[in-house]
Amino acid sequence: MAWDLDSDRPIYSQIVDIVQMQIISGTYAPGEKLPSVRLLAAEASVNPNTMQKALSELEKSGLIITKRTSGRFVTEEHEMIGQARKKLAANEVTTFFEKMEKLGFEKENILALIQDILREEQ
Amino acid sequence: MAWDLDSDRPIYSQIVDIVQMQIISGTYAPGEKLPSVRLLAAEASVNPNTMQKALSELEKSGLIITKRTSGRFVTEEHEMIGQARKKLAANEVTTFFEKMEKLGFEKENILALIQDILREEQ
Amino acid sequence: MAWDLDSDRPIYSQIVDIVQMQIISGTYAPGEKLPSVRLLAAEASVNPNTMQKALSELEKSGLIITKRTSGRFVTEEHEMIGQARKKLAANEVTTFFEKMEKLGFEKENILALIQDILREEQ
Amino acid sequence: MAWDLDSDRPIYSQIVDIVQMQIISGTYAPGEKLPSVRLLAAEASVNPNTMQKALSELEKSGLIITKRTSGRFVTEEHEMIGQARKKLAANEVTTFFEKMEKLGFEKENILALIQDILREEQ
DNA sequence: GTGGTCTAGACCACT
DNA sequence: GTGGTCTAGACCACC
Repeated sequence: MAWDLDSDRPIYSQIVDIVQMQIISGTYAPGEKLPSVRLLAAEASVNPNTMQKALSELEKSGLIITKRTSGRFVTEEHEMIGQARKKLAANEVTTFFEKMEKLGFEKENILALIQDILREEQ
Repeated sequence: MAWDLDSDRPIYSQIVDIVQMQIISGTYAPGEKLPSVRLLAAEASVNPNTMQKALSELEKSGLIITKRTSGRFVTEEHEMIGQARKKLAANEVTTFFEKMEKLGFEKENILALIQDILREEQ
Repeated sequence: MAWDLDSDRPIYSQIVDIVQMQIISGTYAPGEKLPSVRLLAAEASVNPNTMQKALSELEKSGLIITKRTSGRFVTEEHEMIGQARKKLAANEVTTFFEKMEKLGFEKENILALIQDILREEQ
Repeated sequence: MAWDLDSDRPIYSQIVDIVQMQIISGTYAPGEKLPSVRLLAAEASVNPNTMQKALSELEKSGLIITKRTSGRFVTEEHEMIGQARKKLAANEVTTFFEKMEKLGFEKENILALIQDILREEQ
C-alpha cells in the first residue's frame, strides 16, 4: 500500500483522504472491519496517535463506526458512503471549473469542450 | 508576484508552468517583452541559470521568442498561445476524469453530474 | 576517442553532432548502453553539466532513452535512427547544392557533373 | 564585404579562397582591375603583406595577372577561370561523397537519393 | 545592457 | 553507482 505522505499538509488529514477514498472505492467494503490502529499506523509509518486522529475524523463524518470492544468498521449505510462520494465529486467538479476558468474558458463552453475531447479520445 | 515554489517538483518546471499560465491568461500580452533573465531570477529568488532553463523550455514550445541582444518576447502568434491553452485544458479534463473514475463515476454519468451541479450553483 | 572540440561553436552542440554520428554509424548500436555522463565528460575533457546538456538534446530528438537509475541507452527503434540519418543526409545534400550554385552550376548540370567525376575516379 | 576570417587556418589562405570565389562567381569580371593591395588589406582588416601573399598565390595559379605599373587584373582567359571553377567543384563533390559515405550511403545510392531530395524540394 | 555557454561543486532520489 | 537539479560565478558576443 502506497501511502505517499508529504509534508505540505497535516499527515492526519492526508490519511483521512486516503482511507476515505479506500472506503468509497470499495477497497474496504461496507461493514468490513478495519485493521487495528497500530497495524494501520505501522503500515503508514506513522505515529499511532496520528492514525487515531485520522480515524476519529472519519467517525465524525459517519463513514466509520467504532464498536468499543471489537474494533472499527466501515459503516453499513450505503447512504453515508454515497454522500461522501458525492461530496468529493462536487469538490472535484468545482476545482476543475476554477482551473478551467483561469484558463479563460466560460462555464457554458466547458461542457462543449469536454465532449470534444472525449470524442477525440475514442 | 507570488512565485510559490515548493520542493516537490523541479523548480524550473514550476516556473515553466507559472510563466506559461501568465502568457495564456494575458498577464504577458502577445509580443510583450519579458523582464530579463536576471530580473526574473531575482524576483523568484532563483539562480539565473534555473530561470534560463525554464525560459528555454518555453522557447522550445514556441511561446517565447528570443532576440539575442534585446531580450525575450512573448510570441505574437496567437495560434501558439491558443494551442498551449488547449493543451492545458485537455490535461485538466483528462486528470479530472481520472479522478472521477477513481470515485466510481462512469464517463457517461460525469457529464450529467456536472450539469446537475452547475444547475444547483445558479 | 578524438573529440576535437573547437571554440567556434558551443561545445555541447559539437558533442551532440559527434554522438549523433556515432549512433548513426553504429559505433553505438541500437539498445546499447552509453558510458555514464561523468565518464563521457572526462573523456571529452568537458564539464559533466555540458555533457549532460548535449545528451539531453539527443534525448529530445529521440535518439537516446534515459533510464533514471541505470543509465542512458541508444534507442532500439531503428526508425528513429534512420530518420536522423536521412535528416543529416538531406542537410549535406542541400549545403552541397548551395555551394555548387555559388560556383555557378545549375541544379540540372550538377547531376551530370557528379556522374562525370565518379566515372573519372574509377 | 564580409571577409569572415577565423583563426583556424592561415589568414592568407582564407583570403585566397574568398578572392578566388569572387573571380569565379563574376564579382570580379575577367579583365577587371582589382583594388589596390592597400585598399583590399584595409577592407579585410589585414596586414598588407598578408594580402600581398594571398594575391601572389592567385597569380601563381593564373587567375590574376600583375601589370607592373598599372596594378593587378583578373585574367582574361576564361579557360583559366573555368579550370579553377572545375577544380573547386571537384573538391566539393569529393568531400560531399566522403561525408555521405560516413553516413553509410553507397556511392551508387547517393545519386538516387539526390534525385529524391531535389524532387521533394520542388 | 541582453542572452548564451561553461565550469566547479553540491545535493537529491533511486536501486 | 546512475541521472537530475541547483547554485555561484565566470566569460563571451552582440548592440
